Amino acid sequence: MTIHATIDTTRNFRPKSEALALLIERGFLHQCTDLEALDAKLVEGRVTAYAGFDATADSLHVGHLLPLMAMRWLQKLDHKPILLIGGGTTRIGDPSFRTESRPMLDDAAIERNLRGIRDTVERLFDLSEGEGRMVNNAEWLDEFRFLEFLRDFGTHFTVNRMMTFDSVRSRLDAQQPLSVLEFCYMMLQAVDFVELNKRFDCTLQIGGSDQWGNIVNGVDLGRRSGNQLFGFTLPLLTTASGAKMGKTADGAVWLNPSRLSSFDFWQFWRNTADADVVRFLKLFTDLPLSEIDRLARLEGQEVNEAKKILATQVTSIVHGPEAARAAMEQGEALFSGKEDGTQPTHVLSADLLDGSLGLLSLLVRLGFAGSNSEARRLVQGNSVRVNGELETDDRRQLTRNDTREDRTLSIAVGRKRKALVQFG
RNA sequence: GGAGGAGUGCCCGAGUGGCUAAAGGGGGCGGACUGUAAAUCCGCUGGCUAUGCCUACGUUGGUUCGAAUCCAACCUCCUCCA
Repeated sequence: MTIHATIDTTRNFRPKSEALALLIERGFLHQCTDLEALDAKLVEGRVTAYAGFDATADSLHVGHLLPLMAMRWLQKLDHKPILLIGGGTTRIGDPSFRTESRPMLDDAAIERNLRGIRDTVERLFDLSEGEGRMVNNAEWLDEFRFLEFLRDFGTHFTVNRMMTFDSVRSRLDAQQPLSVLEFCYMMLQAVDFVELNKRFDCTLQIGGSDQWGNIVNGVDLGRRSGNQLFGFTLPLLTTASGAKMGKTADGAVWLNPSRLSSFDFWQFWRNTADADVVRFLKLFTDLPLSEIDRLARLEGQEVNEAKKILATQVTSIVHGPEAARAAMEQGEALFSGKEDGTQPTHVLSADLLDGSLGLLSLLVRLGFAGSNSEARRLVQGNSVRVNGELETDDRRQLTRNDTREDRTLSIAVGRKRKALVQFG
């Protein structure tokens, strides 16, 4: 039995529901299992929707922001979001489009990760009773007993069909091993959907484009038990230069401030390529489309205004308005030409200046270089400035004489990485 | 189960006894140009208490004055046959 998927038919589709209209307009919709029926359902009344997230790290990252924003809009339009954290499924690992198995995590690690994720989610959503919720699928997955599970759900899945999914095929075609454990992941995700439907009347699942197969499975399983479920996927986000979005030199762009500072988070968005600005404004901010249209008309240097607004808006949503403003001011100060930031970005013990503090080790300590050798190369490459002065001596030692009256010292590597160091 | 092939730095990939910290490309970083963009050009890209030392070519041993390169065993992957 196949599902009638409407893929990319959004172009000629005129949605009647406010929610779908908005999501399509802002670029959230990629594929949907049944656009018209979903539209009708959204017009009818409040719909409960969910998006699932693995608990593989103690913070979500920019890649997760897309489903989060989609859910956020739904909540704003009076629908109900459920953030499903895969505490149970994380112990298996989704094989979708991966060439290798994921590492499995133990319960303690998963528990820790859940707490970190909650920190972010709470800022983005109203999770109060009746408005939205965050649930862990371990709640039900842990309860199943094997034979019971096979009896209740195993009969609804055929290996024949499971084999046809791209996520499985790709692994098999590549002659990579696919364990039974991973193979069954899609069953679990389908069960999640049905379970959420049973418990909370959830009828819509949102996921990344790589989740299409898993989502369809859930919708199918729902139908077998007599419920019409819906799902849609989000576009795969790549930057204008073709790279997968969300990576910087230092790795993933985390949403949790403890993993990535508000300053760096703001800078990430500030550095968006021109070609991506409008798309990102639509997807990652709450700004009305009329305002985005205005920003889209900016040309040349003025585009920078749009980028600042983008950065501040996103940071405000994810880290809060105060953090966003501080990050912006800090960025403005650091890049306005004046080397001094408005506030110290690093505080170090004054004792360090008693002995000899090598410039190289300071660069490492500030995170501007991964090793002394790398720091040395930066100095030799004429990219390091101390208090605004180009420093070319890689054996340079810093002393109290190098600090200003307020016992600060500014260090810059290249044009973008700057720090104000306070010794106190 | 049998025959053959492959495992090299962040990634891809050259290298069959000293000139190899290892060609080339990608990525990344830095510089010039700019607008904290894009494009282009140039430089750098294992570590260290540094004219030297240490670590590194799947793993462990061995041959040799000297090994990524030769030998043995093991591990992993691929191709063909059964």
